[in-house]
Amino acid sequence: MIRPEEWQPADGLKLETNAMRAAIEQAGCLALMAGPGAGKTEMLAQRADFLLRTGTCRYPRRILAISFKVDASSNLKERVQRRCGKELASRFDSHTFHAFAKRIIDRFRPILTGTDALDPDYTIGGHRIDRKQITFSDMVPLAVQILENSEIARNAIRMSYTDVFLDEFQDCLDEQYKLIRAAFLKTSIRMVAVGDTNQRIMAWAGALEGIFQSFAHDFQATSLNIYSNFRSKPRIRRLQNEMIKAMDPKGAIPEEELAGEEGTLELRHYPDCQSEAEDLADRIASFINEEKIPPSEIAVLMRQQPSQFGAPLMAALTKKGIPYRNEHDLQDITTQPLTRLIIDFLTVLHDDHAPDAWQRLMYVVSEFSDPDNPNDQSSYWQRYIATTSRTLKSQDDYQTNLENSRVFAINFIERFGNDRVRALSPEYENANRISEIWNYTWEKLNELVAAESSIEMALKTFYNDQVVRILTVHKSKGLEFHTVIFMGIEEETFWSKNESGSAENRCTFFVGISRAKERLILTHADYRERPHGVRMWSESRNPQEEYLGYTEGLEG
DNA sequence: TTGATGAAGTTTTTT
DNA sequence: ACTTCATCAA
Repeated sequence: MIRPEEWQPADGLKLETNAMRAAIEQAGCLALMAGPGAGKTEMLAQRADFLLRTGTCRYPRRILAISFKVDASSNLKERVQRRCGKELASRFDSHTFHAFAKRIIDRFRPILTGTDALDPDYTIGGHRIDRKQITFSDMVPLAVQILENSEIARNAIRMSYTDVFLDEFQDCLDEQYKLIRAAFLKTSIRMVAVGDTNQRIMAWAGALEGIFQSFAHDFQATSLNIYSNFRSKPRIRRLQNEMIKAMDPKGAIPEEELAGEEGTLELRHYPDCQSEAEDLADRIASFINEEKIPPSEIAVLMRQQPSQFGAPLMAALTKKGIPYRNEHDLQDITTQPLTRLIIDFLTVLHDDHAPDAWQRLMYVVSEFSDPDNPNDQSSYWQRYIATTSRTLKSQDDYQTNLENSRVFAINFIERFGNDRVRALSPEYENANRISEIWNYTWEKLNELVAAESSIEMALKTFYNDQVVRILTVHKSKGLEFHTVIFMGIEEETFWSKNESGSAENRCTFFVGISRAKERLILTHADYRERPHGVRMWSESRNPQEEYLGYTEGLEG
């Protein structure tokens, strides 16, 4: 334990003045505005280190961090563990809004009465069933209701935490803010909200306007700004800065601070989407093969519908054998413990040299093994796998016919036992969820087997993230890449119905261009294929002229 | 059957 | 801005 005055940022990192100030604030609430690449996650991790290491968050009380997405929430948890170690980080709870709401519902469920009453084994599904099932959109309002009606519930939450972190706060929805208020308003809990109003791209889904001002008012928070950007090279930053001038003039940075010729910025114009696709595929191939950029550091962004707007590019990439992933096709089950168990089991059956899969599999199998049961020791499981593998390989079509493997996987899971499957994750209390994940896993395997030459190859690519990522701008929020190709920036793809829609479009464009670290390529085409044939789009309209007009060094 | 007209959707996360 | 779907009139 050290005194607050003695604290220095963990791992020898330096924080700029306002980030440092935010990290060591002990008195009140903060609203921290920080642009792209300012190191918001790092600041929060350092603050967690400060609070825990100095005892400002006094044992046994904890820190709560609330994010929107699972991966954002686990990234933050991971970063905190890296900065202050697992021991202290065990008092850092990182949840999504939904996970936080579900914990409140599960803990104080009896408080819900009348039409909202729920059975203990309630499930979450596509529609509401009285007492039995709620939907995702019911979760936050039900938690709000519990907190508003029960002092016991409110106090239990408030006693647990000294500090609360709110990430990507500019996209906080109405209901979510109600939950924050119901839980923490008029308490001594220190709240820190972090975000960037220039990246507010969820207003159409109900993200509140002026949320930072409301927060600053409701929680009497001090407002701070961070202006640095450690992500993008100067050429790309100058484009971002030009947009900031239009969106929020006070946030713009003097030009002399953005001098330098590092980074690449290109605007490319094509007659049609076919030549666009061919050229981009060529260039992506050369980034990967000649420049040795890892495929996962290259992203193709578009405003909407990657499976439609990205179709010609994906076809061209396939033709060149460049691995890619359309993030919109994918049900993300790769982190599911049940999925990992199945994939690891099949991997050791098909591949004799898969030490990682073998180790993970043995770990899971032995974790809850019964020491008194001779059929439940690692030696038993090793023999079982060896025998199963031999039997599988004695079948002629085992390399391509997934059905054989499926039969053995079912047998394995039966031996492994339902209880142990259920123990793999809290979600698996719900039997429907288990069969849902089981089905998704086989669906995805089937797809991969169809695309690859063998089951062994399909298993190898199951977790493969060494791929070019194709995604919407919305999905890219919070991510960064060496090379970003922002495809199809024609005015026609940035439709909007009203004035606030165009403001949000500007934010969407800003999020897109601020994902790039080293190279940003913007493309537009005169003709773009749509489902019902080729359509001509006006050549007279200049893409996003408003922002690009100034950029002298643009080619193409 | 065809064309004309108008409304709704497009961008997302979540145990 | 453009697609898709429903509805109605010819």
